[in-house]
Amino acid sequence: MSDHRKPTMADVARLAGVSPMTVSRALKSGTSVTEATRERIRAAADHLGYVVDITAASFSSGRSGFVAMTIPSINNANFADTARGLTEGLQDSGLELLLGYTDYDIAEEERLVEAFLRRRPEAIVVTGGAHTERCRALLSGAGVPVVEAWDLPAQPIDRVVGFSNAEAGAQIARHLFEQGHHHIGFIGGNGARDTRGADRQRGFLNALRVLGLSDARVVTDLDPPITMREGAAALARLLDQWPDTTAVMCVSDLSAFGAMNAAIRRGMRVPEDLAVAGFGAYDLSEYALPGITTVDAQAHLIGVEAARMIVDALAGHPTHRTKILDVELMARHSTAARQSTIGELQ
Amino acid sequence: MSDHRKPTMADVARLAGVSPMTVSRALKSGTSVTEATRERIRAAADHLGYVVDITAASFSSGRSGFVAMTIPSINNANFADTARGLTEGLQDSGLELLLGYTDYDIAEEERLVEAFLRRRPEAIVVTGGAHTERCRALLSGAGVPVVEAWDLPAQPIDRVVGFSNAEAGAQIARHLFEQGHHHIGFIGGNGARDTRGADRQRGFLNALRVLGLSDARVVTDLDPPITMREGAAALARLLDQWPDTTAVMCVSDLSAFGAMNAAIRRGMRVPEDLAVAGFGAYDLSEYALPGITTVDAQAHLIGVEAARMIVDALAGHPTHRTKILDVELMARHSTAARQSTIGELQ
DNA sequence: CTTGATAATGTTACCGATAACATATAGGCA
DNA sequence: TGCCTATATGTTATCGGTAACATTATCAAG
Repeated sequence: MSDHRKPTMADVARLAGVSPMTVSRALKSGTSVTEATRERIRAAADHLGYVVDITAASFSSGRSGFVAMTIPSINNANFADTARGLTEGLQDSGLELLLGYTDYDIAEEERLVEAFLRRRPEAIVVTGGAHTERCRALLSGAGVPVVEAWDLPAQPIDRVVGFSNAEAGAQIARHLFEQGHHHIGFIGGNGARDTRGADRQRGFLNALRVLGLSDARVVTDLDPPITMREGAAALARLLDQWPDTTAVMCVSDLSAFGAMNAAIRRGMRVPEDLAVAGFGAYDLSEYALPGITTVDAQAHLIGVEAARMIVDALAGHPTHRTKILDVELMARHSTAARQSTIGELQ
Repeated sequence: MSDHRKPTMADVARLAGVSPMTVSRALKSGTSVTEATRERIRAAADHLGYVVDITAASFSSGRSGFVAMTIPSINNANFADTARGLTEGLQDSGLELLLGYTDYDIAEEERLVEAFLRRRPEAIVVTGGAHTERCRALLSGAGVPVVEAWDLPAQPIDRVVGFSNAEAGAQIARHLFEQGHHHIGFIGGNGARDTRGADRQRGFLNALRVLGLSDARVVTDLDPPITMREGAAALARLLDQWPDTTAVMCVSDLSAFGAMNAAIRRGMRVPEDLAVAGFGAYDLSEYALPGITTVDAQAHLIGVEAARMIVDALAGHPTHRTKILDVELMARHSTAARQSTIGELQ
């Protein structure tokens, strides 16, 4: 609606009767400009409807002002929590978060990382520790802090904030065993795509073996994301193949919910006829009926810690390069033993 | 790891024995460069580990290459679907999507829009039609296409892709009435923050009045996002105040799920003692037990249509400025009449 | 063998802010 | 008062691409 050309800093400077440089300083904090001048410049900028052109600013300063993050899925409460934690942790530094999702595909992750790099982010957070060779090279050569989150890669690229997915799986396995189960299954996805899920599966099956149980009851040929639909379908196949199964761990709470309700629709009682456990501590696991036993991976904290690491690294402070978080088993009614002592958990 | 300075286009040009301009052309498609030259330049770029600096490119060309979108919540299947549809629709044009979330707060939306504007997006999509005065001004003066989504604002800023939230509410009201209910409640949130939810409520209560029913049974003093926890808490308050309520609409499927399970925990049967309906056609509504009656707002299509509008607008094609989508009632078992004819829906 | 049209490449100027350095002004203290 | 330091402001050069225009190479047709 203004004449045609967007106002520039020079326009504001002219109107306020100062040099463009003073305008530049006035519009950012922590710089020495008289309050009166700053006020006058602000008024001039408002009058002209001027907003700084970050494109030009970051070109000139060499700093883009944002952090890039890849997540497997945009619609996942866990990854959303991590993104939120990261956003919050970066806020004070004036860094913004640029999100991209890979759809659980490391080739897509490579594409995304390359696109991010073109924009010269000040740091990069990737979910997971599995990458294409070229993606590893891109990240290594990026020249900015790189954080791998949600995982404990054997060969970290740079920095890591994660937890042991294998241990999370093992905790569930031991819990189910303690509840008296000996015929225990696992429902998950194509491990090549969801490596964190595959790690949970590995830890789970390992623990079963250690306990002397069979680790054969596995349905894992579905493509991530493994959600309610997949959980329901997989449960049917699990029970068809191993009808005497009494307990099952699912790779996520969503699939656990799908599996649980599929079991109930088949006329089974949960937990009496089938115990069900998930992963991720979604709201759903708390409000489902019965409540679903799960593992809390502290998704939000992962984001906060990643932010802390990035801010410290950019400030040049020495930091630890790896932060390992604990996971916490949350036992709920879906895995209560027959003579339950935790019935009140519902 | 390279000596110190990032390679520039000039470095690539020197190595390939051409001018920088030819490098620029070679690295983007749809430009006239001999295949041999392009190959040579690509090789030189790879050799140097060169990636185009989009910061510089967009500064120079004046085109940032991305579209900005605000959504109320990052972890919401509906908005995620819209974002996905938008991403897909923009892909062919090489436009990327920059997402920001407002936490259902129009002051935060204003902050976000201002931050976006600094980055000179080529188009802006905002969720909803309620904005601060200043935000309206910023959007109007942005000089780029603006799409308001998920709503039908009385005074659109520019373009609109939405549906009638009021009509969605009314459809649920009529459906519950047809199922034989006369004591019908509504559970929602603080309308000042979630105006789309408020519109659904308005349409719902209006329809009740038209049907000659009381529109007093309302619990709506919670802050968005209204999720399972809030749904459960609100149901308790609803039943405490109006114990003879036989049906309730919730502002979203999540809150409907929370309310439904809270009712079941109280010993009620759904749908026999209480019918429950939601909104949004989440997976959850399909896989819950019983399945939850809901309204499909075609979230993904909203994104696709917004993308189409933006692409057309940027290409200078004449377009309609408003696209109104239909909503579809999905009746499930949670609202089945006692002598149900749709019992098979489960 | 020209000529003319088209494709391929080169030249020049510039986008809008900021870093780095230079200078002016204000205020404290001997 | 005069000097010195700290704070406020101005000047100049520059970041790395691309638009717009200019030029050269290529090739088919007459």
